[in-house]
Amino acid sequence: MYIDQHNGVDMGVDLKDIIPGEAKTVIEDLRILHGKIIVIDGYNALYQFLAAIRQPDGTPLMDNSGRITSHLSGLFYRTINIVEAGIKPVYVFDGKPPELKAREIERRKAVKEEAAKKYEEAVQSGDLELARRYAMMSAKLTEEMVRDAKSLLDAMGIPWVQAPAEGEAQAAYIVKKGDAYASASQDYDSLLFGSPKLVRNLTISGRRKLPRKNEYVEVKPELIELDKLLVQLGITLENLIDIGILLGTDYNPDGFEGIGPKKALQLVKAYGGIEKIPKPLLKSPVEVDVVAIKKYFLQPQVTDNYRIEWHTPDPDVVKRILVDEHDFSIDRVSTALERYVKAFKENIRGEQKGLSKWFSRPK
DNA sequence: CCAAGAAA
DNA sequence: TTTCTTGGG
Repeated sequence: MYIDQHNGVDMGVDLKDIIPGEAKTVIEDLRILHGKIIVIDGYNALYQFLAAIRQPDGTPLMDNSGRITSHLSGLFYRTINIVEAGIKPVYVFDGKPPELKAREIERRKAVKEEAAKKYEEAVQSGDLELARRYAMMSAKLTEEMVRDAKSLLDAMGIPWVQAPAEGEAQAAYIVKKGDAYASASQDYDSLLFGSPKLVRNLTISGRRKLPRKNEYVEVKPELIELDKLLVQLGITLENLIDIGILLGTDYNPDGFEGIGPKKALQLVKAYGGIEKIPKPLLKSPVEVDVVAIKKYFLQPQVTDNYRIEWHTPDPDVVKRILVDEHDFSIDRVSTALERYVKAFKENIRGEQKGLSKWFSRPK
């Protein structure tokens, strides 16, 4: 478990430092994924938009009634870009979190409440930069925001799947079944749930501001392949789950004392499994049910009750939601919709009918 | 984060 | 054309 340097919020299991370069491919041009179905972690995406799309003082985008709209702006424009690149997106949304996560949810709630206080203080003292950081940290995704997002996707003709529990688990399941090419999230959790492929940084404009400094770094999308990862490290998926648990997951956020990426890999390889590691080597401030956590990663709650189908976008409904209900600019939305409808016809509807994109239209 | 207009 | 800055809601 770690605190993300960018938005200051917890991000699940941190496998960053144990993923070998051989298992990662930088995606220089998103069109490399042309024609591929990608299952996007909806909560992860919405949360990022909510945290990032803000004014310098931390104020999010809002409609005339004061309702937050940052998540809708991000979802709308990014989905258009993804479809323009020829990718077929499906979103998956979290359901009821598993009982194992209860502690972590409480912890996050406390962190957000603390951040909300500090945000007020920073606003009082006039420290804009600090205010923005705390605003990002205290960002909360409400049920209404998720409902709005789902309605927008419906209007855009983009399918979404309601997971019974963890969205990352459902995404992994869909990819494993072969109903999608890869999962997409900033978190690594779907790998522990067995997703064969994970895309991170699924964006077009790849400039990201560095936390403290006034600098930007180029962030390109990357593909992580589970089989290559396991072969390169010489471990099994169960071993990888063990490593995740040693480092800390949503179900044991603190991990174990004094164990980082290197030691975790070494211990798991030396003993063959987390349950075989001598207890004295695993020091933790709280009791951790390693067996239950491991079992959850191996057999999470998922469902077959989903349909991945794209429907013709309804520009009028999109406008009703964005312009009429949430005060988006009609000009911007119309321009974007024109791009979208065109890209949708070329990249999604065309291929769905089984026609080669080279022969399906004149010129 | 993304779009759009300005600046380079 | 590409890169940077600002505003979006």
